[in-house]
Amino acid sequence: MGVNIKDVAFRAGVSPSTVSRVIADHPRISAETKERVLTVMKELDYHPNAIARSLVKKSSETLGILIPNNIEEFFNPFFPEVLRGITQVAQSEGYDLFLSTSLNHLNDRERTENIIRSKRIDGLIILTSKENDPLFEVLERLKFPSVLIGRPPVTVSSLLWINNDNVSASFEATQHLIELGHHRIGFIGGNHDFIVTQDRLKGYQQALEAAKLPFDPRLIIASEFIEEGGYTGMLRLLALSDRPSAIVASDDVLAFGAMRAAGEMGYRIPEDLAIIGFNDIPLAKLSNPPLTTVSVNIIELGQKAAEMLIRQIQYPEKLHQSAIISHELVIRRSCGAWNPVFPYQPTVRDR
Amino acid sequence: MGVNIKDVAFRAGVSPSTVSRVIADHPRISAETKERVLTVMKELDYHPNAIARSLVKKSSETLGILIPNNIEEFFNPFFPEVLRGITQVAQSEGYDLFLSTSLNHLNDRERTENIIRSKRIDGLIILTSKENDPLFEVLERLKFPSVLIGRPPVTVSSLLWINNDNVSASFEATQHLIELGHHRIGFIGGNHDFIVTQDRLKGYQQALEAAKLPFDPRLIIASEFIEEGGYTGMLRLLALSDRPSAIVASDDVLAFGAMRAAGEMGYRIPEDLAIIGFNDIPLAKLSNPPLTTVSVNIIELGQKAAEMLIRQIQYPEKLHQSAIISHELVIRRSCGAWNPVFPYQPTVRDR
DNA sequence: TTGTAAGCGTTATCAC
DNA sequence: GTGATAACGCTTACAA
Repeated sequence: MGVNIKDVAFRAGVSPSTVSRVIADHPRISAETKERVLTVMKELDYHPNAIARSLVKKSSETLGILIPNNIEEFFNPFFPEVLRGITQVAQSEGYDLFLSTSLNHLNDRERTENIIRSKRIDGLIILTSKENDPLFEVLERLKFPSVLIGRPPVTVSSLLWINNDNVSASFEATQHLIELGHHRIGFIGGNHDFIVTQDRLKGYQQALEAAKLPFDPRLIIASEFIEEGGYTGMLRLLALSDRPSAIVASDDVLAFGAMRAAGEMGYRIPEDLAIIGFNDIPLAKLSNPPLTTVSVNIIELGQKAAEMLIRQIQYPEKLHQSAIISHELVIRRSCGAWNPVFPYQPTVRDR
Repeated sequence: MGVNIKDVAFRAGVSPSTVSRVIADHPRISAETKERVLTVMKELDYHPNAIARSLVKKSSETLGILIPNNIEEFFNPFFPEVLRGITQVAQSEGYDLFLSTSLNHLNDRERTENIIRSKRIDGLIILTSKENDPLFEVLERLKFPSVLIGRPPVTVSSLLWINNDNVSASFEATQHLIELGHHRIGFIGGNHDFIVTQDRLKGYQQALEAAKLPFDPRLIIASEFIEEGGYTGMLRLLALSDRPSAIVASDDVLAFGAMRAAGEMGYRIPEDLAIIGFNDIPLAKLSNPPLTTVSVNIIELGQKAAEMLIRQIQYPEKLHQSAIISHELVIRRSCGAWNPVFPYQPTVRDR
């Protein structure tokens, strides 16, 4: 146990630097020494200490992900999917992943600063974008390689991001409902601090405007990004004397909550109530009825984020481009637009 | 940028050791020096270098998870759920998570040895148990803190594990189908190298025996642990001249594949074909029809694994107990036992 | 092509 | 209580 580079060097009759060079596959090293050192490494069952290496190289070949303090937020099915995309790229590019879960006694700003300065990671992927998040100040100040999944607040300029065009996406979703004949449409969104909520609400409003439909603030619900939030939000909307006939939910999980509430209150979907979601998580196609939703291509979001981060780590001096991932309306059954002869031509028709 | 412990020491007019003691909250340190050092740390915006600390302390407060080489295996919904349990406990106990994805050019044995010897993690959680997996030899030899989720092969004695009683679980699942009147029951399992497949197959066989039903090897399908495997497996079973009337699928994802195949071939579930799954992933309650399955309490599995691992890291000399997590039959609609007056009394009745 | 030696940023041991 | 000093295991000038 605990065989180190010196042991190998000694046994092979060379210096530690030579062993180091063999490990690094240094070009100027004689074939025979290389051979000999490799043999000894096998013999002694030597494995390099990555920590020691990181200390001197100041890099760890590891991408960091900050698990939000509110941990359940991380288990919206959106995140496992993003993680999947990140993992695929990380694996193929030779990077490991570090999930920072500890330090949860600190706030997000401090946690970010800590994880960055701890030197355990070479870059950071930020999973959510909140208005006035002090975390952005840290990232801009430290100039640490990072990619935000989502849109940064307008005050933040220098941060690389990968996002969807959520305003358009929500515009299209709302328009879909309008074209199906709805003119009283509710909006169930996450916390308004989330940029994604703001953008999707904006698209909703723009679609109403474009159709010259009135905007009624009583139809707007801001809840938490969990199924329960969609549930109670839906209850409130159904309790209105003039209830909406259709719902834009800014997240599939909220949509499921809304569907559950509607079901329990005796409404049929889509006959009595149309519901459209966002993200197209794997569950969406399997729910009953299958959920019409806007796919944001989650896995691609994760893949691209990892790619951009790795490029940034490898070529820090280059100018890197933020990017928009496309979205598509996925028409299933929860809005009643599944009639094959229905005139509206969906982007994607599924199941 | 890059302020280190020496900078702090200098500015505070003390030695690096003193600063180190302040960081470690060492008892024998005067209140005033402590105060002064803390102030300077804030002033200089000092954050400790975790890598350097790990190097000397030989520990990293990090739990490792080896992402399987076959990465899609990791995205069976079982794993995100396990990860969720692990994350919860890791967070509350102050451990971070390291997902080893790189090194995928190596085999699992080498990857395991590498990650352990790299010193980046204090303990390892193994997500799957395969017969004759050379990984176990490594773990036993290195005596590295680790917990296996699943049952180790009988040849492996010294490894801590957390598991379900899969034989009983499968016995009960099969028995449920038998009690519903089925006597020709197919089994769609994962690769037979997986211990979990072996155990669940065994429970299935025992239930047939107990009911004096014949065992027909043509009714046994071994596929990959992916939806597609369940799909093709089901097609093969349906093509039999004497097709089964019910299916035990050793994984919910396989069950979904089977359901899809059955649906496409024109069979109704549960009227024409009963299907029972395993794990109770979140999707199971939402499928159409909702899937009857055996809950293995995935999150608890992950939580307990993390707890056991952390205990083992903290008290390596103690004797640690492996454990069994309970399971429950969750009766939904895919087996036709949803009639409230049906005599069979399910463990859990859901939706 | 190989070796020597300094240093990465900490903590631990042992003085005082 | 506090400070030197020596590790920890590796990489990398610089020398040879």
